Amino acid sequence: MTDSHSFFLEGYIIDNTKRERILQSAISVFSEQGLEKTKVADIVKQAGIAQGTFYLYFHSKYALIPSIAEKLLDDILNIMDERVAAEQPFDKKIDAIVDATFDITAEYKDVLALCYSGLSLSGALQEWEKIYEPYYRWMDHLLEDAVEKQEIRPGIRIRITSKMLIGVMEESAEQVYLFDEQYNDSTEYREELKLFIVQGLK
Amino acid sequence: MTDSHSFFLEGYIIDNTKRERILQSAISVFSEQGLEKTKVADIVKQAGIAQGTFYLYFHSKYALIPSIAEKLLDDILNIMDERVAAEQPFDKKIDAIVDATFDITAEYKDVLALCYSGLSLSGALQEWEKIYEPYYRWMDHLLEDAVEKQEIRPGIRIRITSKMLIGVMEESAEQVYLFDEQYNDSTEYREELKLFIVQGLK
Amino acid sequence: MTDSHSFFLEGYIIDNTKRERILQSAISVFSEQGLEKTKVADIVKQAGIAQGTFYLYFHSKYALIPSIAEKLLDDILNIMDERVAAEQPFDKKIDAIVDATFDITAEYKDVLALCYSGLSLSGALQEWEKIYEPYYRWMDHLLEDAVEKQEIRPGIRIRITSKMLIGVMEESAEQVYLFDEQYNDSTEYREELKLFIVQGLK
Amino acid sequence: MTDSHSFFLEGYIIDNTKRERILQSAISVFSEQGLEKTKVADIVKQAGIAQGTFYLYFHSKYALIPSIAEKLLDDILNIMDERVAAEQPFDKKIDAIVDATFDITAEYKDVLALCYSGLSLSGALQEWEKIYEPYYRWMDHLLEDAVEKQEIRPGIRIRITSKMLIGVMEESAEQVYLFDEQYNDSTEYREELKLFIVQGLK
DNA sequence: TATGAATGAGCCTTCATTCAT
DNA sequence: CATGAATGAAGGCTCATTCAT
Repeated sequence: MTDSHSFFLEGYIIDNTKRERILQSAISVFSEQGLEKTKVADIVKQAGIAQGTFYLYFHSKYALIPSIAEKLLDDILNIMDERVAAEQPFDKKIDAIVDATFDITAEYKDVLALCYSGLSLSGALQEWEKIYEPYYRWMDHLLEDAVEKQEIRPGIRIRITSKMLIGVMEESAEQVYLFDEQYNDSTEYREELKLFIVQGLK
Repeated sequence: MTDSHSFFLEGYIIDNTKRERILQSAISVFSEQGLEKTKVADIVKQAGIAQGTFYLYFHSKYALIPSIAEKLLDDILNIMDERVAAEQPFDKKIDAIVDATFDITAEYKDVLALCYSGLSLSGALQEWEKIYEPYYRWMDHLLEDAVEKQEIRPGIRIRITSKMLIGVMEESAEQVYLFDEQYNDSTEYREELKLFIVQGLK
Repeated sequence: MTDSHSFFLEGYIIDNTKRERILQSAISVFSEQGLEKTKVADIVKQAGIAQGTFYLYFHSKYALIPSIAEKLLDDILNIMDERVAAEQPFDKKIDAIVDATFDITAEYKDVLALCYSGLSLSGALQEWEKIYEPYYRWMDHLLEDAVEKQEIRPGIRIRITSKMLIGVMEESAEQVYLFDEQYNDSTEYREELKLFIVQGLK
Repeated sequence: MTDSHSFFLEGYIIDNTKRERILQSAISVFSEQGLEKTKVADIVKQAGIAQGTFYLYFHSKYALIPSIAEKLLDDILNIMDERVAAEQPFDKKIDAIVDATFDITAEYKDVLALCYSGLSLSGALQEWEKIYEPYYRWMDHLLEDAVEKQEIRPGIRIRITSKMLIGVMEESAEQVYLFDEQYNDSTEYREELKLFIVQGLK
């Protein structure tokens, strides 16, 4: 017994699957019902676990938000890396980034919204900045590269511009997918935005 | 009872003072405590009225939001009109608008935040668009005028650009005043943004 | 309407009946089920009020205890005053007090027990002393009077003895009514105690 | 598995150490936090064992109390035996017993309190009497001896008096160490009590 | 219109206990 | 014997809304 036990102890792993299941379930339920209206009971039901088990992994309902936000940002960065080839000229890159942002926003709009409101509810807006940091850095590199290649104006303040770009793009995509009732003009919006950005950085 | 009631009906005047007091109180309490944490009890206490009286003027806690939003937008438009002289060249106007946006955001940041989250909670994001309509229109005029005077590029899609501009400006100001812990770089942020916009519309 | 309203307003009284009903109900339910096992739901059900109403009068379940304790002590003092005539010789007074203590303990044993454990749970044992103060004072007077009449030894420390007397009497009565399974020897216990006290103070 | 088990069975020894560790831990945690607020989790953490292991030794949280009470009484009796020499005159013995009671109460006050409330919660107050039985008997002997030596009055009811004495002493000590905020008058209290007892038994 | 006491549904969290390993 | 993750029942408290006066 001791032997076989210690055998299992060697391979003993804290059940990350369960944590993942909770997270997935939370994203789905939050997206449907919103943050406040969601009961922990709903999350655990969908996750197929007991009420109490939830609190082994997250100490409260709101403690889910940062984890969800990190997951989200991870996805964003992966998609960006996939879609934006390093050898393209700057304006092609902007095209790709804007399109990616719109597509991501369309798909993740509920999660995005819940991250915003979730973090503002918990009062931890700086938390959000910390989570976004890798994305800012990614954009920094892209801009630095463009400055080097003289594709955009030289004196530009990198970090501020990174934030500004990410801001406009997300704002615009939200305009289209969250606020407007009709989605039809997404193409025009994208075009106008791409032009505006490329022009604005010259 | 009916008599005295009808008596008052003769001189019936909607008690704007009381409605106004509720609104003011709501803004102040919401700003401090956030939307969800604010109890109707808090609002009425500060307004100096009874719990039940609240429901004579607003049918629910969330019904306050649109009214608050309208009030906010009204203030914004007034400030813009004050600060942006019609005879200036376009880039001076942008300077003024950007500065105004930052200043307004600094002052109204809590109210802005609560309007966003409030309207998203009530699911009525289109409501928000309706309220912003006058602001969009105001910006439309400004852009049309600039196109006419050949201060910006001709083919520009007016409404999309209006939304985009308002979006970047508010986004950026929120970056500075809500997300960043240090406010010191507001000037640099403003400069970079002004340049970006003027350039982006050329 | 206004008239009739102001008429009622004149006679407007905060519903002390309801507070009393809650207290009565709490005593009865606590006595049956004990402090911890009692649900607020039980109390309000027996009181015939809504769950929320409870919290208009007491801010938590445990906030009931001091009020109950005060009520109890009030009863004790009234009974003592009733039963102990001022003109009796000291040993007759002790007889009366001992008997009263035993009778009261028999009747109120559950309430007594809940007050002890309730106040110790809330950590406010000094609170209990404050509530008992009038009883101590009552006993002080009795002893001072006896000293004056040379019925007990002169150098006695009044307050300490008051506490000691009340202590033994309550302890003994609890022995009989709470700890022992058979109540038959109550008489013998009383006799022994009376003798012990009278002798002890000589 | 079975093999290794039977292997251990050969040298099978009930792990008194672990049971003891649980008991020690329980006493310490109960004393700090009280009975209800103490979680089994707290006990096992301090005992350095797993949650489930607890239930191998005690079938519930409350099952700890009698064991703790027994331990306590054992200590009390040992101290009494140590301090009270058989050859002393009765009043010297009372002096020693009163002092011992006060000292024990000062040291064990939390444990005492938890035994009282613990046994009353479990409804098993008679249990407490059973545990106290050896103490009562010890006192019986002392009184019988004193009667024989004509140090106290002859007709005294032994058992009742034993209970009464133990009661007053513990009550008084608790008064001083649990209820009063200032401990300074312990000496006076002790003196008064000694006199009262010696006198009361004459 | 105004009041504010009363309502009661609703939900988060705790924690004693179990059981598969 | 030992483990500790998992369970899920249970309950205190909140607060938006109502309604009798």
